Amino acid sequence: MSTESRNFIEQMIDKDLAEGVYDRVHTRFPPEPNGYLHIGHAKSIILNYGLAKKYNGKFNMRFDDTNPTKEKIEFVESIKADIEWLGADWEDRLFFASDYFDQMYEGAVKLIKKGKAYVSDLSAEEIREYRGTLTEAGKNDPGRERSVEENLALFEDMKNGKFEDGTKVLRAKIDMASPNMNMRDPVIYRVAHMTHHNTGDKWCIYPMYDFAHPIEDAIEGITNSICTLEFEDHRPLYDWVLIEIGYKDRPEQAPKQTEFAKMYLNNVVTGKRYIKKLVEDGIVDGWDDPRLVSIAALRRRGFTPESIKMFVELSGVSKANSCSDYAMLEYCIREDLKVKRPRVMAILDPVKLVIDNYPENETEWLEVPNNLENEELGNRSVPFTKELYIEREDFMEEPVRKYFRMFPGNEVRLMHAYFVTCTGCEKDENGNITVVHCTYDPASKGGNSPDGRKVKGTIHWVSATEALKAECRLYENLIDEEKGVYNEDGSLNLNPNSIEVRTNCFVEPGLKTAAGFDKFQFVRNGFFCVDYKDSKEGAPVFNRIVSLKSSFVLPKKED
RNA sequence: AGCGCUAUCGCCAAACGGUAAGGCAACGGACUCUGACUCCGUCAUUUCAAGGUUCGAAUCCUUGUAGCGCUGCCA
Repeated sequence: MSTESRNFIEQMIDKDLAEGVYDRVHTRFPPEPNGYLHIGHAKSIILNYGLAKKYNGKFNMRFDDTNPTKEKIEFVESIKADIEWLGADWEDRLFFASDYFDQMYEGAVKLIKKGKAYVSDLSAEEIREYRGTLTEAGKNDPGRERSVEENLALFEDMKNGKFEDGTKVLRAKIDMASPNMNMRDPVIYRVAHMTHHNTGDKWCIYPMYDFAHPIEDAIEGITNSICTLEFEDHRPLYDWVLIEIGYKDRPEQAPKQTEFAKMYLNNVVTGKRYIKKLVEDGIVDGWDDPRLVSIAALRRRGFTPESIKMFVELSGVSKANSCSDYAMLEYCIREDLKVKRPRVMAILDPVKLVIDNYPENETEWLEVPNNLENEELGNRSVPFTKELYIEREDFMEEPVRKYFRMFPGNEVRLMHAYFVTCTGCEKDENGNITVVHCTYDPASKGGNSPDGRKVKGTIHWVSATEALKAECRLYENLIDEEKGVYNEDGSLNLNPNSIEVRTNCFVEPGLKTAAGFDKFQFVRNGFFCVDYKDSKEGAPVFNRIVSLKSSFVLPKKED
């Protein structure tokens, strides 16, 4: 990655800093606690946190909890855990928008006193009608002409619970004819008699996002309020609120809103409503199903925080709507794990290999290196026996050109074990290969022959008598990027082969106990991963499972 | 339709008026205790289109075209 090139936000900050627009960088990540975090949030977190680090500034964590009808305290903890796992450190700056309700209320009063806000009696439907359309101007709310005194009294009555939900709102007085719908006297406070997870029953009026967010940023001293593209049209309102309340004088001052394009992935369901429906319809296990891209799903699948960070950085930041390839995400996890984690053996499509000249009933525990590229990872013991399992694709009775794995007469290396020479195979009545036979060279123990003899192929294996039998789930991506998740008539339009269960897979027995692993999975292009939930290190890996899109292996219950 | 944003290789993405970076993917070849990894090589005479300005344009202007967003008392 080119280190010189800076994204448009960094360029803007460089310029602002040089011109003295602000003299420090302070960012924030402000999720609403109404769901689980996904790869898109990771982009925002990494962007915001990364900017703070890069400019030696600060990064705040803030829950944007201004709408108690949608938020749940449960999500607060899961979101915090995901962000910590990703490695973004908010230090002691964990905030809640609801902590600022008093200041927001004062801000609203100030607006009323300036004649810049008024109480409306219109119903939600009427407000919609009065707003006009994209091409026609709206018309003024009758409440628009109320006196400051009357508005003040009414707003206080709103606060004191004298009105039912939906009967009164506070609107900013801007311009009902603005071509920007957001400026057509936006509602800034609504009545909602509801218990808030943080403030309890203290309030029965709650500020709207467009009013609350700029105030939150200003209170916390945020310099750069970074959000996604759909808020572009809200920026004039963001600045209006800050200027009218007196937090700044001109739009170009901090806090300053900047928008970037969301993260999308080709062939992956990213829409929250779709995921919700997929979970409800039982198509996926839940919000952490490995075919999804929630932070929890990625973690379960063996992705590391570093790999996600690498992916976000490789993907870049711009204002152009785009869709990254899943292949890039996979590249990042392979890149991160390949020298960092042990490489272990597993057989997903087994065929028995019998070493005819190896003693019966003997088990040799071979010391094998965990990772040839990383000595610090040490060794592990793997049982070697007369009967093994090898991958079905590693044997061909009649080899094609340039095939250099097992075929009659050919010598190959059983990885980290012995040289073996294939002597033939057995087949059932249908012609399917059931057993492959070979002889081994006792002098080649460890995987090298003392006479310097070379072999062209090396294959992985697992003891047929000692291995742990596992169930393997192979996952494909869920959707066809052209067709979408659901058809127009509401019927599902997913890849029907998105999951394949294999019950006849084998893994090294040591994996069962090592580090408490209890689930095994494979990541495309080569890497075998083990899910141990909250790991930041990532899982052991296995290469040369090239043909698998991705998979997930669970040991049989009986084992 | 009104406003706003965007358009550079299959996918991301640099380039900020000086003659199209880089990554992923793909494809050749070398190497290899996994055909992986690594390494070496190939991969946009052209930047949505058409005009214009300029010695010089992906960059500036004009006019189109396409995509995305906006008419919640959601964020």
